[in-house]
Amino acid sequence: MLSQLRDLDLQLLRLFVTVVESGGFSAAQGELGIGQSTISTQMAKLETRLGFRLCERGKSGFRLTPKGEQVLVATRKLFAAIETFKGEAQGMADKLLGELHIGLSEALADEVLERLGAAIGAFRQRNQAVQIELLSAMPAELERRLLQGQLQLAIGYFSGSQTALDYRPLFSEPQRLYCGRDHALFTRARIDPAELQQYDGVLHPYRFIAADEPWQAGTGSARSEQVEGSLAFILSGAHIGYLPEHVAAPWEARGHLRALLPEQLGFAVEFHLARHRARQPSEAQRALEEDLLAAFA
Amino acid sequence: MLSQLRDLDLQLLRLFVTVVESGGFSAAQGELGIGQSTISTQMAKLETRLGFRLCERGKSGFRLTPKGEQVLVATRKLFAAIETFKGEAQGMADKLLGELHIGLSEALADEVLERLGAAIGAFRQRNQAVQIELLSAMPAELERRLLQGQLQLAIGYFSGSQTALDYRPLFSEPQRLYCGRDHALFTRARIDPAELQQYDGVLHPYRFIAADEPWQAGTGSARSEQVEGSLAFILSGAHIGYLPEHVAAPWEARGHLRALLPEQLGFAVEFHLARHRARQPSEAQRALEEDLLAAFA
DNA sequence: CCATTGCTTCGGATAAATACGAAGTGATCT
DNA sequence: AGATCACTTCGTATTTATCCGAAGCAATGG
Repeated sequence: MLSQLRDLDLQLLRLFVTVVESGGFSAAQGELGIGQSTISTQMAKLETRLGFRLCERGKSGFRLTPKGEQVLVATRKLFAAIETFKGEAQGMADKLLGELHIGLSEALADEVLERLGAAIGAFRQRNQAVQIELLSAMPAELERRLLQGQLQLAIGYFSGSQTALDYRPLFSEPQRLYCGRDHALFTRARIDPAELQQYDGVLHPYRFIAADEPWQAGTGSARSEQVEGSLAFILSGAHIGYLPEHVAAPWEARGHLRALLPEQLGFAVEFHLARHRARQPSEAQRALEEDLLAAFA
Repeated sequence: MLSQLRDLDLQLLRLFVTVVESGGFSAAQGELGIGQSTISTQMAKLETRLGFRLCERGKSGFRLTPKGEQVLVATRKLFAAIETFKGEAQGMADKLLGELHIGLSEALADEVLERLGAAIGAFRQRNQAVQIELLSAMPAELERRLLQGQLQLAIGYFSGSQTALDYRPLFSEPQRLYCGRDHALFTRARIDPAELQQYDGVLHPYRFIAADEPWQAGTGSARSEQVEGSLAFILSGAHIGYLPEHVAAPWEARGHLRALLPEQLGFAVEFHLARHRARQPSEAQRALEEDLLAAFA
């Protein structure tokens, strides 16, 4: 009568159900694959735990006691709950979960955004329920957040100097040197590269690795980290400077900008997918990385 | 990756929850009363079964993986279902269940019905959910149904000859010999017992054990198994016969019946609570028997 | 750099569950 | 009466679960 029910031996309950469905102990031994004496012992054990008899048996036939019927119902309900749990756990096994925080450089080309969109679309096709958050910021800020773990991934142009971060190339963005409509060089037929040195350029302290640029701005009376700032300086006619081709293109078409010796002075900025090297990525992150690399391949 | 989840070891899940609530493996060892190496092994086992990692741990701290959180929620749900089951089983342990079919003799005295009502009332106070069914029938019918198991209990006057049945005395019903208003004996001052032999009586083949009756009806031109029939015969003035005192009383008060030598010719019929001797009673039946015996004590 | 912490892994001891089969019981059928 | 069936009980063997402690490993903090 103690009826501890302490650990609720599921195996005993399963045995009980099978016995009921088979309609007797000896009838169940085939189904269960164990001898009838074992079944008898197990049933007795279950009944002791519960504190009451579950079924009457003997030559006079097998039938459940009223409590046995109740227990059968309750057991089936319990098994349903267990199946639910198993289903949830099973479905979880290959499902991507969690949150992904992704940083982006500013002023991305339309085509880049399209590819990014394609990657996210592919990712959403997966079996997942991931919270994705996008954030635009300057390269240094992106790297800082990657290192702090506030971001899992970032797309942009990076110094490459952070050894704690891992960079994989995604695409390259062509850059050209531009002058504005009101600039002295705008109408010049032939331009001598050496002569450019005398003009005032736009500095972008962190934006790119300046060393890559074929033309190095001499003076530093204009500085802007953002593309928009550089554009404004150049449009003013007082400065020349580098802009992404896709940013300058519409202004160039309307006759506000002119590219200076694009063949010689143009260069490309490599955009990378950056992540923390040590922090090992979640499955979701790995999957999204895969989708991103595929979209930009 | 097999993630069998075959037997869904509840102990592992319980351990997992405790570990989460404690916030780490070593923190949980006090709560669980086992060493941390065991906890580590068990957690690894659970993760293997599920097929994915539940938490990140190490000096860098303890935290659940996204899946771990989901599993935690699912586990709590499962535990709630288990608690429900245990509650149901526990509540069932001392609860009376099943059906009780009870047979009653006809024409029971009001006071008997009252006591029967009291017994049922007492029974309903118990922790029970029993379906009770009452059936009125003739004694032989009651015995037959008891033997067949259609009835668990019966209250009535019985032959006592059925050795398979067990009879316990409940109360006795006084019986008297009556004649009707139109009968020759109705106005007779002194009645000689010997003289009664000449009158026509009412036979009741099965109703009582006729041998108990002080006066034995001679002829057999009137027969009735039921009390109502006997009453009708006697009221006719053509027959004399035995009736339960409580049945005759209102008629006697109105001057329609007269009891003949009640002191000499009256007798008592013992009413019993009968049940099947071999078939061992349910708890509910035993409880109701107890309440019945108490009500008639 | 070393000490500490939190976990993992390994080997081995102990306890518990699980099983079988033989013997026994009691009801039922022939 | 005897055979049979369905289950119980008992003794025992074997597998399995559970646990500990020692050793190892990686990360953290002085």
